Amino acid sequence: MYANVIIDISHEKVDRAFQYRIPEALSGRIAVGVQVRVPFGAGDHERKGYVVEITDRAQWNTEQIKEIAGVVSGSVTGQSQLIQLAWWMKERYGSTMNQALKTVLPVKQKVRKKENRVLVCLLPDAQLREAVAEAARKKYRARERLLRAFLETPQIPYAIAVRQMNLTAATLKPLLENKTLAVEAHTVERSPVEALRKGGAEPSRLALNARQQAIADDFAARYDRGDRQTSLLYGVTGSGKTEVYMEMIDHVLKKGREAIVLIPEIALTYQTVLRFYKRFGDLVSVVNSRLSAGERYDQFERAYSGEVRVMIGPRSALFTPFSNLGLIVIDEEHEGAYKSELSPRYHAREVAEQRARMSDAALVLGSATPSLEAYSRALAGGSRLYRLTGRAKAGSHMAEVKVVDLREELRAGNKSIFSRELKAAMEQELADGRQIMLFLNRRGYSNFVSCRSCGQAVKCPHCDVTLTLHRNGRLVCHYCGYQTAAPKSCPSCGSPYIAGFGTGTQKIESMAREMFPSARILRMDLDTTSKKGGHEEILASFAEGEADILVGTQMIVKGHDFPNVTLVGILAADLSLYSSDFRCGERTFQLLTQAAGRAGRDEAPGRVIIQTYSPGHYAVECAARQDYETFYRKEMAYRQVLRYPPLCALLSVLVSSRDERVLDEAVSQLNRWTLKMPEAARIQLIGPAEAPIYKVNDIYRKILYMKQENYDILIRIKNRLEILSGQAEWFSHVMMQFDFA
DNA sequence: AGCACGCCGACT
DNA sequence: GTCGGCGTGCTC
Repeated sequence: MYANVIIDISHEKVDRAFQYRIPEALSGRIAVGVQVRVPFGAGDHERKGYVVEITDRAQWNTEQIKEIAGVVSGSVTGQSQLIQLAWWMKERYGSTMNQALKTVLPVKQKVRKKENRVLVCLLPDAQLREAVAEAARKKYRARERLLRAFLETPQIPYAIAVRQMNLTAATLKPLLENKTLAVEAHTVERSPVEALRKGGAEPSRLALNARQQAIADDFAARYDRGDRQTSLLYGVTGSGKTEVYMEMIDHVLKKGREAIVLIPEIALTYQTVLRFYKRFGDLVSVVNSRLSAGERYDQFERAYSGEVRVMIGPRSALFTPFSNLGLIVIDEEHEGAYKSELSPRYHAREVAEQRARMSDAALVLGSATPSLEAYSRALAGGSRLYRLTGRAKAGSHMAEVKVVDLREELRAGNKSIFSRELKAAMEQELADGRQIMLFLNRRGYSNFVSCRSCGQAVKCPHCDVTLTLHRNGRLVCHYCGYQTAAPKSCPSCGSPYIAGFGTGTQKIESMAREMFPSARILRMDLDTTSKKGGHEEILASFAEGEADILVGTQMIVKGHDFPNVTLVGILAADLSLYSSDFRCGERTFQLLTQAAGRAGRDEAPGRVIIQTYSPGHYAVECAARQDYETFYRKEMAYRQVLRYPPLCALLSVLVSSRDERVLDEAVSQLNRWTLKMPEAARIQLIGPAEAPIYKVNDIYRKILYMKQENYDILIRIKNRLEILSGQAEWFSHVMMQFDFA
């Protein structure tokens, strides 16, 4: 018997199967998906590889076929379906097979026997609360603070909370010595769910309202008659989508099948997961990026063995090796985090669809602000649309949203970052002892130039995207390469008040300090959260009321609820509105809608103030009115006119080389090749343009864009370009990366 | 990607 | 006369 093996080297030249003989001694342990050690190359150096096929046919001179040296211990066997999925991803997204396999097959890492840190509390609530409060008063700051935040939430078994805090027995030692807290520390392997059971909580089911039940019933009926059309669950924040998912999952589990629930990383809070634990008990497992590769592997192994039947996690959870997968749920389907930034640059929505097809599983997408892709498809009948309009929780009301025109502020002589209205509102909330969130939806490094009088951002004359201000003072279009010198006055109204827009959270923080010297201010952005645990620490401290104002980027919008926050200020809605990306309107709408949903979660009425230079922009207007439908119509019209997704497929080809000359030659060669293809007349070829960051690590990068209604045509072009460039010798100095938008 | 084979300059 | 530069080519 022979095994076809993909060697663990990510390079096109060796990205194909090599055949090896299966030695008698290993015959029982070799299966598709197994990781093996094989001698490779002239030196017969041992390398790892994946078995992708087993055959009795030698496809090579038998004299030259070497033997498999061994099996990498503990590699998951029998994952032919995931290998197929990897193959599909390689074809679809243009990566090497090895990269695709690495994404799909988790490899067992050294399993360090790590203390699981489960602590079971034996004291009544009030005493524990007091004990932890005592600890917080002393020196054990961050973790206790967070633990207290958990304790404020009724019904959370403390064992779970403590585990989440990653508290060790040592951390709680003073409490133990104090005898204010009795805990039982386990160092044995124990899942949080076991702890949940020890904590005395039984799996329970929340009653659904009529609308939720109707959706779940319809889904179940469709499922039972084999209807596997994708479902889109469109429901506003707080409308109870999770309960519906759980009902659907329950149905599928009862059929003897398994379920995967995808959640964007930022939304993967313990509360969310706990709801699933409470419903399904120890059938549930969670993977997240904080798990080490070894831990993740363990979770997958438990799934493979059938011990776990519901897997929750970010996009990588999609590759849970279930053998009888019946349902995939993608929550917050519109989130950008579902698109991988690494090769293969897959979109979880698409891969989920493919995996569901392969397993005859159902796919359910859920969002309060569905992506245009998902919604347009539902409207066209390509998927089943379920609406959940009302809030599930009685008495909770939407915040009052106010849009402030910053151009008028300037006219009134206010050049500060805070409008008069926002400033007044802040003063009032601070006086009332309430909390404030200031949100700056700054994105990436790209800078644009806008007019402070008329609000117009300087746009490319050919592409209807905002030009990006480069360090050399020139404005560049990242879509077509158009360049111009930065103007001294506004091209639309002639005002001299035109400037690059680069306000950061730091600046906001210092200005807020200046304006409200006595307010306690916290800042949360990439700089302050980069150190481990920084994220949780800041949120916990804010939840604790240790600050009055929280200044931050997108990351403060998602995640925890802060009942004491009654004012949310969005400082410059334009910052994400005019980035050079055709999806910026959509992203702005989603962000503003979400930010607006932050204020007034409790009985106190919430206020949202959106500051903008473009109060008339439909993304801002619609978000203020919480009007998705209108936004959808207008945004679709824009995409229609400019032939952007979802009305057109868009393929970008990033070409890079250390040698600028070679790069130019490569890019024009790709252009020529494409134009010679029979499909050339049917595609729109844009560029080449310099990449948003032209030079990275001394490597120059250029981009080509191709638009075409039909995805498959672009994939065909991509495949042919891969072949052609693989044949040309000099192309080995050029790197190419394909990305479908 | 590695690693071997291979054909030209400065060293004991 | 030999050590070593990294150019080219192969890996079941």
